[in-house]
Amino acid sequence: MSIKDLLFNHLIKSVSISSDQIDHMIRSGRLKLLKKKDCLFKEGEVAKYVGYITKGCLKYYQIDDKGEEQIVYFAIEDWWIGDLNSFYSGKPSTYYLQALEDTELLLFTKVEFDQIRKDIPAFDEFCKIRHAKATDARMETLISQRSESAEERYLKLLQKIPDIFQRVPQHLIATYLGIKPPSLSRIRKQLTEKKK
Amino acid sequence: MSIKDLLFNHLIKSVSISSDQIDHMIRSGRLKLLKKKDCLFKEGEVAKYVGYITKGCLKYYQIDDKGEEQIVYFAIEDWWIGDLNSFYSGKPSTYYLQALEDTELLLFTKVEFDQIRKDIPAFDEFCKIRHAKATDARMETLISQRSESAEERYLKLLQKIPDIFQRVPQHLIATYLGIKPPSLSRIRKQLTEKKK
DNA sequence: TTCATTTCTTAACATAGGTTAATGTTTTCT
DNA sequence: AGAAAACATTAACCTATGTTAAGAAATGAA
Repeated sequence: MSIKDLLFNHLIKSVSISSDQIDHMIRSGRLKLLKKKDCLFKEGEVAKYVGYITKGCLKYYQIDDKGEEQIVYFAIEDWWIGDLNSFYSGKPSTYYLQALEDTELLLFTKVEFDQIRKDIPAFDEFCKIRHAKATDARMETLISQRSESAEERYLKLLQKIPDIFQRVPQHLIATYLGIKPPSLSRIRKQLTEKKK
Repeated sequence: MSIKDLLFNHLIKSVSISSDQIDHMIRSGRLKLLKKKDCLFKEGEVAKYVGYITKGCLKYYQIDDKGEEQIVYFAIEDWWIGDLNSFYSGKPSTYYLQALEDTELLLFTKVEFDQIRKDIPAFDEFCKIRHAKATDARMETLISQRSESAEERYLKLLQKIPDIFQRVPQHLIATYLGIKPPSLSRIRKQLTEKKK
């Protein structure tokens, strides 16, 4: 599927938007290829771009006070990514956004992005809804972390991104689930034993 | 301090805004008093308003799959509150927003709020930054929940809202910290023993 | 194809926090 | 003021997950 079709199908799910407007968006931004392990931005850098993933997979993470990697989410094709806090405030990010596969992004600067939001009211509406949903997604993850067992969280992730285990090493999945690799191994073992 | 001064001081921290513009905002919305235990909205209702707290304290929470109350945050005077997801999408909220004290709010409907954002570009900018910060705050809470002990999270809360223990029953603070009341009691006991 | 690196599994042991239930304390309501 | 309700503490025991370290398997680079 072309980038245009991908983006059109993505936006039309939530708002009314025309083919011409999609063209305008794509012309306003630029495509960028990230090699596996490349970062779009790192801690200490300003996140100058927001992006729409057309292909690939990334992790959004932070190094916590104890020096441990904390993965907030994995993002795959057809997701938006960026550090909006850094993007809008111009302050350095405290996060890393790193490709886990070769990845293709459609990127926008703040000037470009604000202009598109001004030019296309439906897209401005889309952004408001999307930001609200992003906040909600973080709250759901928080509540899941608090109230569900690691096994429940593991099964939920498998439902949400079934091919994640083919795309991401298991110790990163453990990090995302908020557990250590030996615990994830143990859980997987228990689950295969249950099946029998 | 008057509501106008409170709101002005609040906004001027992040953006350039005039006294007249604050007047315009206050005229566009309305004040509402919530009695202790009243809800601004409940699960299943559309969150028709966003609000700025001029006085009081609320909890933003959800009932999880196990029937347990999950408090995402406490909000006090000089905070903004609402379920932006429900507010912008018009879908029912899955959250409750309940007053823990008699509380005074400055409320705006979506029509009013969008109009203010259109009329006052600086306020539109403020909202973008604030939404990004809200998402960041949820991520911080998530990472704290994953990587810090209950004792560390307890001490952090005390730093952030020192008078929270005078305002909110302890079992709600336990809920917010993601632990059970007996665990919070144990932690407090250990801390007083350490001090000696 | 082989060596080096990264990743995964396993096991034994440690521990933070959960559970339950009893008791004590404070707040609220009439 | 007194009764009822809500809240807080404590103790004994339980369990999920962490920790560490070793070895096995997979991957990738030369």
